[in-house]
Amino acid sequence: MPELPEVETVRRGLAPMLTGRTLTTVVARRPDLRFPLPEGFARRLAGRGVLSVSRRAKFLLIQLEGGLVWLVHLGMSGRFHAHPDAAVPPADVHDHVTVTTDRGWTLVFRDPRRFGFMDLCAETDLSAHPRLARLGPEPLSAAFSPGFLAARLAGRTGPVKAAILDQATVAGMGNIYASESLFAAGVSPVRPAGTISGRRASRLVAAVKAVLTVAIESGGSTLRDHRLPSGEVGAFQDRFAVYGREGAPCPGCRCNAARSGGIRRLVQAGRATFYCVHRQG
DNA sequence: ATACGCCCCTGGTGGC
DNA sequence: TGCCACCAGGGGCGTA
Repeated sequence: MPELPEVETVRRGLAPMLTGRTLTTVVARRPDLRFPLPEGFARRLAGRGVLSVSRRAKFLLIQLEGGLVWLVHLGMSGRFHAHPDAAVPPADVHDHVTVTTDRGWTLVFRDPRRFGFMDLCAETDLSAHPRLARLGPEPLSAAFSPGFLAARLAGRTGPVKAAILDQATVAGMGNIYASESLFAAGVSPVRPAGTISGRRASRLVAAVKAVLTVAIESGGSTLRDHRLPSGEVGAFQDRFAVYGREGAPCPGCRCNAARSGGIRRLVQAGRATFYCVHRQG
């Protein structure tokens, strides 16, 4: 599910419920998600105040009093549901972690596929955390620039679609927005990554920023699992130009299947890619 | 370093 | 209705 826009949407939902609150009780219903929970997970969280809720790539970072950071990765199917304390439903079999706060909200982490994971890390060690240390720049920051992208891709022979999914290249990029960004930039997903430079790099960087920005404003994309903590769904799935639209006419050049055009699907590095063969030459 | 295939896990969908 | 193959937003790991 969650790529950068979905994680950012979740962050914005969680922040007002958690910031300035104390985590009164923490229950972990199983000792592991994708990886084992850290030693003393629930005990170390319980009783802590929350300073802020931030995001790095697809990670939620919940800063706590005492210099501790709670890292959450939603994997493919992870989500948080917020319930008023007086109306918490019985736990689903896939509700793995429940947190109550000192005022109002109970947050339930649900993740059927269990590709998500959590960890605890000292604030001072955060940048060296094994899952964070090798991430590239945030795509919505100035550090993600045409110059950075071109330098990062130089010499690489694999397809650019796979290269921009690399979290060291575009931190937080995921499979939906990779296809959408390449379409918006008019860049072929099969183009060797090392040939992205100059104006193409500028177009691709601008497209990534624009697509992610609109997706965040739309609340992300809900294909199946993504929900805001309030339970609302995202809306960006209604604005996909190419993702999941195999056979549909290209919204850019209007080419269609009857004229051997239209949106095509291919598989790169095991993931589906959608594109217009005409517009993305 | 890079590239690729396989794997983790559950559930929904569509074909027969 | 039942069964089954296939697919899904992520990413870690082992192998050339």
